[in-house]
Amino acid sequence: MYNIENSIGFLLSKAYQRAWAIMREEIEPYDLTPPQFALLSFLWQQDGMTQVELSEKGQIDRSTIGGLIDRLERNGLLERRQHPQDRRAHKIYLTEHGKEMEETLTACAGRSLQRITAGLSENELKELRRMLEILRGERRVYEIPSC
Amino acid sequence: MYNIENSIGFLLSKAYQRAWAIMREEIEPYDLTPPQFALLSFLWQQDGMTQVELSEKGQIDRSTIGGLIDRLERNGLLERRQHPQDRRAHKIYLTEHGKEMEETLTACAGRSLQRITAGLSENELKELRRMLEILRGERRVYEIPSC
DNA sequence: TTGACATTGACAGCACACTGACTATCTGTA
DNA sequence: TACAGATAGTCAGTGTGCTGTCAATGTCAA
Repeated sequence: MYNIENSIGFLLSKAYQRAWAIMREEIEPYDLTPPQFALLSFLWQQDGMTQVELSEKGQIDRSTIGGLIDRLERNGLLERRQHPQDRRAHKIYLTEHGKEMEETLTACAGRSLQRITAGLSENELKELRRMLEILRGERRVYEIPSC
Repeated sequence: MYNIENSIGFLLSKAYQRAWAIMREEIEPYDLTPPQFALLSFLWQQDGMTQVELSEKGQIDRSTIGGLIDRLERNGLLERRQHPQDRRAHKIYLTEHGKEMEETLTACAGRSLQRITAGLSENELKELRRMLEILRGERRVYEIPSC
């Protein structure tokens, strides 16, 4: 008989939901959600990407990115600027406030990780990362554009 | 520097998205989504639960269950019946069609599992299940009601 | 130069997950 | 018995993620 409780998809969804909820608790005071945090963290690594570039780097759908940017822009963490060469595109830049939040939010992420993975050893965590990377599958590699 | 790519939450979300998409592909011909399949599979195990019982068994929010049941009812896979003792509650029953689909959909789930975990050995898969159970955290155990 | 095709971002529509509020009903206790 | 508090289910609102469509713009070959 089929047992959904053993299904990898089911377990992934429950583990993901718990991770999401814990992260959400940690960053709630700053009015952010986990996907918003993830988008910010890509910008801390490299500022000024277009929406399509962010979409590829973060493996997030183009239309989802649009909404995330809307909300982060409304909260004053980033801004859309016209692309100097391509009038179709926007470049997304952190505001001063967005840059300042890096340290605080990174600390929140650290606490979340601690709480989520409290039941796993350092080695198990490494193993888990490796296996999740495999499940994640091949992904497009983002190249920093030359322009 | 903080690297989101190593974050367990981020990896979980991407692995989950891929698993969801693959499962979705397999069951698309039957007009179902992965959460709908999960709900059905709980009913194959035990028919006639209330929405709250399904919610606890599946770790799905009460209000989310409502929508899932709406859609499955609309597609003729299950039906709400009045609870004989409790006029607030509904008991959820599979229709004949819902029962008939078990074999077909279980086969889809098998193919999905194959595709999702193609890069992992049997042992790794076991290890992954164990670790995801730990991440999932404590969960309320569902007791079959005596009534 | 023009016309075909691709790309970017906006938008609408759907599923789903959560919160919090609400109604109807049940239950335990005074 | 009456009432306070608990419980079942719904609804509205928000956020996320997908598909599909559209207008504006860019690119390239004829």
